[in-house]
Amino acid sequence: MITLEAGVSPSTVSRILNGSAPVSAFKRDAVERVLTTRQFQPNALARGLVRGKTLTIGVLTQDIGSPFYGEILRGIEDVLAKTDYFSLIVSGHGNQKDEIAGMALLEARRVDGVIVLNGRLTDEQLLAYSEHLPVVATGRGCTFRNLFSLSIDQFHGAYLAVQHLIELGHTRIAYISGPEDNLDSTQRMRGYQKALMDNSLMYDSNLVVHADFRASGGTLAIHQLLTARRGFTAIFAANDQMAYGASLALYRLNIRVPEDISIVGFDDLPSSEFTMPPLTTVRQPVYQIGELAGKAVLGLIEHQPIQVQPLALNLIVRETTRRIRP
Amino acid sequence: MITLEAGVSPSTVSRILNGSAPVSAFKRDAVERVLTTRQFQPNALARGLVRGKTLTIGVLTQDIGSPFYGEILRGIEDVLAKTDYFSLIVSGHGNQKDEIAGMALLEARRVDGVIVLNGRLTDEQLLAYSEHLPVVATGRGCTFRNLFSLSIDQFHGAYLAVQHLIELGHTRIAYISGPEDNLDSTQRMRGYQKALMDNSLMYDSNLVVHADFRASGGTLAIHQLLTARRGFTAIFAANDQMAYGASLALYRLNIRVPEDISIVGFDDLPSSEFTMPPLTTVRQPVYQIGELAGKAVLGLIEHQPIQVQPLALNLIVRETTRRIRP
DNA sequence: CTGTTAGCGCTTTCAA
DNA sequence: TTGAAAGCGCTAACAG
Repeated sequence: MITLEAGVSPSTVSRILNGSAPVSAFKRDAVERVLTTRQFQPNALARGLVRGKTLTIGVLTQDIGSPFYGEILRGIEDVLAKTDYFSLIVSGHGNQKDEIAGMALLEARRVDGVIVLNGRLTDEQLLAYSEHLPVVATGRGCTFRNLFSLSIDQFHGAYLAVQHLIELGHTRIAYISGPEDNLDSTQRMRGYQKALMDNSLMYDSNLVVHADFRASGGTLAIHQLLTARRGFTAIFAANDQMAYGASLALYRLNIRVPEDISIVGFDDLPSSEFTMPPLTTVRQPVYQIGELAGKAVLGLIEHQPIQVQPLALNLIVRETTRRIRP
Repeated sequence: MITLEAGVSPSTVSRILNGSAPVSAFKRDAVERVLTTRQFQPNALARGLVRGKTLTIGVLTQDIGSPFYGEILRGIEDVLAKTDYFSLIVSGHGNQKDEIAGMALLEARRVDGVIVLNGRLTDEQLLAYSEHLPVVATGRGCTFRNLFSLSIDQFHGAYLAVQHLIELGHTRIAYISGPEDNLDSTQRMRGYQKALMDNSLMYDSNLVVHADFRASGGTLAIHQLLTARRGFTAIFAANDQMAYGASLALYRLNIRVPEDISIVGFDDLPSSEFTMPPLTTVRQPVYQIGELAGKAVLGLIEHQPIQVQPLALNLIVRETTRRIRP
């Protein structure tokens, strides 16, 4: 159509579109005129088919509306925006079945690489995918050839949080954990235990409650903890959202934070700066994780070495923790 | 490859893949065996190219990490998940340039339809897109042939919020607005003004501050409002996030909510149930908007009538508003 | 510098 | 019930 109207061959149009070979100014002008008047958009499907490359990076996230994954996606997007690549996001909904379906969808669309954000696929499954597709995964440590993993020391983050509470004089510290099969959550649990141990404090399993990483789970957890009637003066929540829910439950019971009970969260969601009082928490460099993951797939795709910048967790002390009353 | 290994023609494989024509049990078995062992994923690009249909719905959102748009996306996703369609999300970042680029990308990928979530494209631009592509848009009222708009009466929502404050005895009510060029925000402004008027209260432009829909904007707004030294006992914020920021600013200044000042937000983000105290706000049926938008594109694509279910805004009274002290 | 040709992986006639 | 052939829109190799 374009070719007819401009009186040139398809290859000439292609050459102009891609700048792949010199074209005379005359023909170029003619073609470009038609191109703009017709608002021509080259068919990405046809391109992908012939080039064997779609300039698309698949992203398997867990929850499309989550503030946590949202920030990672933003990091990925910003990195890709500087290139010709583009991200195709599918959600695994935190269950393996959907994750496998999502991966199938990405493969069917012939993405050039995949970023897998945490999730429940096994390392072996990931390795299998990486046989024919560059894969970058967060939250694990199984780098291998075409599979790049980037993990952050969750253990250490938890250790920092609990150490902080202990330094404030707390000795009875409850832990609101995530799902039992969640890797991040169990690593944080170990950090919690280690910090207690290093300070010669007893680990008491009655002070540990498993919840679901959501605010409502935090609320529930408080009720469980309270009915168990084990005294505690501080709470370490495995993520900020559960800390929110826990705070609300305490507020309802007229227990004040931080006067009566201190709380530390994990993640440092953007909103944690604006809770009341602002939440003391462990900051995950979420956006940077996204950026790094983005750069890593590109590196894998283009067979370039991947710059491994260390990602660290930091304790952000705000106003939900305070020295225990004498 | 599959064809060779199973000793059949490509058309036979295609027929099995699509169930488009009967195939003998014998060949079917042979092919299916190869299909599974090879973990064959039909190339979606090639399919799309030949069929002229990609089973993909483009979604132009504004902000990939936002809790508000995230909920809409979830609604869309859930509707599409029941069909063969799949959503391709691009972000417009709240500026027209990126939105146009995003639309171009979606067109290049030959999506079968587009959902445009608010944004800054003009109605005319949308209409132009709809010439060759089914378009569903939220937050406007310009339905026309291949363009379906769904809007919610923001005016009414604001009216409810302000009426509520007035009923509690407030007469000096500040409004923290969104950007001046934002349609939702200006409609809410009109609802605010109307409610004042209907109750014979003066509209005072000094009580109106424009911010950016983000928490930090709410914080800033409070400072502006306070330095202007116009007394007020209640605040209506054009969205929840600004209400969060405003609350924090007040807390810092030792002004208590709701004892000293009442606050009403807008949107009812999932987290608003867990703020402290829980936020009184106007609930937008965000998830339903997503669902409806999803159903609407499918309707447009398949030339089926679109079920228009009315979407209403509700005032959710929680704990940031109370009767003014005598 | 430019046009012709072949082919990416699939579906869809058309014959058989 | 099946295969051969054409073609979706593009790019890349090859001639010229």
